[in-house]
Amino acid sequence: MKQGSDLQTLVGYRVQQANLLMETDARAALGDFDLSPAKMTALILIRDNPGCDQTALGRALSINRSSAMKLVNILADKGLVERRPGRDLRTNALALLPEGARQLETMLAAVRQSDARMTQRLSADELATLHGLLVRLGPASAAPDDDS
Amino acid sequence: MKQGSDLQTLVGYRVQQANLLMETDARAALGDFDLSPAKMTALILIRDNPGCDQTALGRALSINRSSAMKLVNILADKGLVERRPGRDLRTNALALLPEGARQLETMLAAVRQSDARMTQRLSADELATLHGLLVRLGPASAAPDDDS
DNA sequence: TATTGTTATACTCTATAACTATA
DNA sequence: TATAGTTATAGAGTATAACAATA
Repeated sequence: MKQGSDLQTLVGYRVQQANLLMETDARAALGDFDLSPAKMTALILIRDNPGCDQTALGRALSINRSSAMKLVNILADKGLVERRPGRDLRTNALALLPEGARQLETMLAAVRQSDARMTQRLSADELATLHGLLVRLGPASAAPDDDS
Repeated sequence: MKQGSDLQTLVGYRVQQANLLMETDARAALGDFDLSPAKMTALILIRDNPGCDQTALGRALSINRSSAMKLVNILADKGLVERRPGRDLRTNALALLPEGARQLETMLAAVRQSDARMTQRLSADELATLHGLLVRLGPASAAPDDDS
């Protein structure tokens, strides 16, 4: 199956292919946990931002409130995460439970191994270069950190 | 929302974030056409591989026969693509219709513009480097082109 | 036996819209 | 008025399992 120059020259296509490759392997590495890479990301975010609310979690994951709700339901049903009273009577404060912390460590080990395997043909310098280039993708004025 | 080092150090996470950025913009650029970037990719593949069958198309898109079927249905319903008799009585030969070729050209212009905008902070050399690095992602022996 | 297309069905992920409670 | 959570509903995209026709 030929992939003409139209696809090859689109950076977006290249990135998509790379993402498919990486995500498929990470998903397989998480096979035992019945959790997708995105759900593992959610656990990491909750662990590193204890007490955050669902809307903030959704924003960090680029999904909306309603989708974040479903996600938290799944993690809570599995006993990995808990909703606690928040700063408001409106907001929840999300917390990673001990069982969630345990499972997350094991998942992270598996995903790190997958990540290392999929990047093993690149040197540390090359990985740093890749990182630096990926971070610079985006429209002209991507407001690196506008705290005005 | 803090993103601790666990996420930052995973290449897969970086690539996923980059893909989200690129795909979102490409999707917006295609807004007038009611076609996703993936469907545009399918049109390109059919154009560049006239007479290919649905299974081959699916393989190139990393989806299975059944999903490829649905995809071709949508493209055919829009009058962009046609199923013609194939080399077998089992297989279809997919063909891009004139209307599909016309629309594809316009879509490509829009997506190329999006791609250029999202990569404008990288020089031509840097884009070549990025391309070279992304292509080398994958497991050790990714069988570049095993025609044995 | 193996393969292609097809169909029915279901699952995952996400979104929109509307509602409630709170601010 | 605005925001957080919630619920119901819907859509896109994908997969599995089965079947018929053909190879």
